[in-house]
Amino acid sequence: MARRNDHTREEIQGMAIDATRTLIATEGLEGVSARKVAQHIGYTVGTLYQNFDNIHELILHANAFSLTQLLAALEKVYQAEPRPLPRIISIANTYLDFGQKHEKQWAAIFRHTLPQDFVMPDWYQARIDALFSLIERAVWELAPSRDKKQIQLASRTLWSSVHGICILNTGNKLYSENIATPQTLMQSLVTNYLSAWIQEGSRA
Amino acid sequence: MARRNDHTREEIQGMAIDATRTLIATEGLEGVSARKVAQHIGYTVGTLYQNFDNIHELILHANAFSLTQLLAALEKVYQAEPRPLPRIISIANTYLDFGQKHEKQWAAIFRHTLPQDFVMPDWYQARIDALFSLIERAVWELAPSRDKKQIQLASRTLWSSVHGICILNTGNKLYSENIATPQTLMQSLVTNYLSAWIQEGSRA
DNA sequence: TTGAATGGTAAACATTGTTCAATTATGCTT
DNA sequence: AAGCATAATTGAACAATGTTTACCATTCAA
Repeated sequence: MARRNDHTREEIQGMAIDATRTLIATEGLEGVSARKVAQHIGYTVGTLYQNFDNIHELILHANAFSLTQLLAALEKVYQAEPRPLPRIISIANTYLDFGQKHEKQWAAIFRHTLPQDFVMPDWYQARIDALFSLIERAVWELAPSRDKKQIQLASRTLWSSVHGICILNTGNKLYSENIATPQTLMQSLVTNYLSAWIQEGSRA
Repeated sequence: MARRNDHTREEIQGMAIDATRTLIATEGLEGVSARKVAQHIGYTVGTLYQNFDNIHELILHANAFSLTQLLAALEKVYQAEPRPLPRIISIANTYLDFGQKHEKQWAAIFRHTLPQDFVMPDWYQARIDALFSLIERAVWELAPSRDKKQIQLASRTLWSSVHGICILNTGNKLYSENIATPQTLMQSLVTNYLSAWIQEGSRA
């Protein structure tokens, strides 16, 4: 049995988050339970509940970790590709790849529903914001003359759509006879949407 | 207590599905439990489990009902609007509306995850297929000269994107300062994507 | 060394899905 | 009409979930 001061509060929290991440990666979100996490780190549920208010907080931390990884991957391709349009396409494909390669983690992020009263913590919302802000930057690079409102509208539209393709791709195989790969859909979406959007701008 | 032959098997099943629907509509997916449904229809859990293999089947039936309602609404605007492009826009907006007006039901459909081993029943998959087929028809009307592969690609891309906007709209308020309404995003997506897609076709 | 504060545990509660032996009502047969 | 087989219904039980809390044990300060 673990004894007092074997680990600091912070260490226990870190271990618990790690354990949650492994559980998600191996068994999926449904495989996460307070007792399993506790057992994983050599403590009891009680101890877990002294470090986290509830299980949602724990899952949120694990998901935030995944979001950080995703964000890092996106930032990387942002840096690697200077040309505005190919850059956006790369980012979209990386987003898609991440969902495919880390299917369980992806599902955990977007299928996890928190209870009514639960308020999403700032540090979590911050990752989501960072994500959208990255896209906004990339779209701005593509059309720096457009005003902020238009950039925001286009990036939110585009990213909701990209996200939609990723969602329908993972889990439910909506592409029954794999006539078209999700990459093809992604290509079609980004190039078509953006080319028309740019034309719309040059017309004004 | 309910006695034998008060209701036929079919009646009990119908009542149970109705009860599930009400529970979803009022308390959301998380508000559904076998015992609650049973109590609602004046029977016991045991009886429920003689009419349904498990709770997922029950939820699936309730969701199928919602999908049928959605499909009916979409078919209606399909009939009402003969012009191909406005028709697609109408359908997309109706899709969005449905998600907004029946938020709980919508969430129940798209957030409900069934266990690994569970195979999606045919009668359920059929509704999804009907949905995609409706869009394919509408896209075909817009560009009847394009070949089947291209129609399929475009409709799946478009509808995944439409779906993405709906998803990010419900629940998590990703449009923090409501700078743009989801309707605006929808408009931007459909018109831009389709106008470029049509141009791409006329070039070939 | 003693006592207060805190780390940790184990047991308990309520609520889930699910199963099943026992009971009870029904309809058929004699 | 009586009895019996069949099928419907119950209610209790199981395991697993999240969450709380009374209690025990360890550490550190006085």
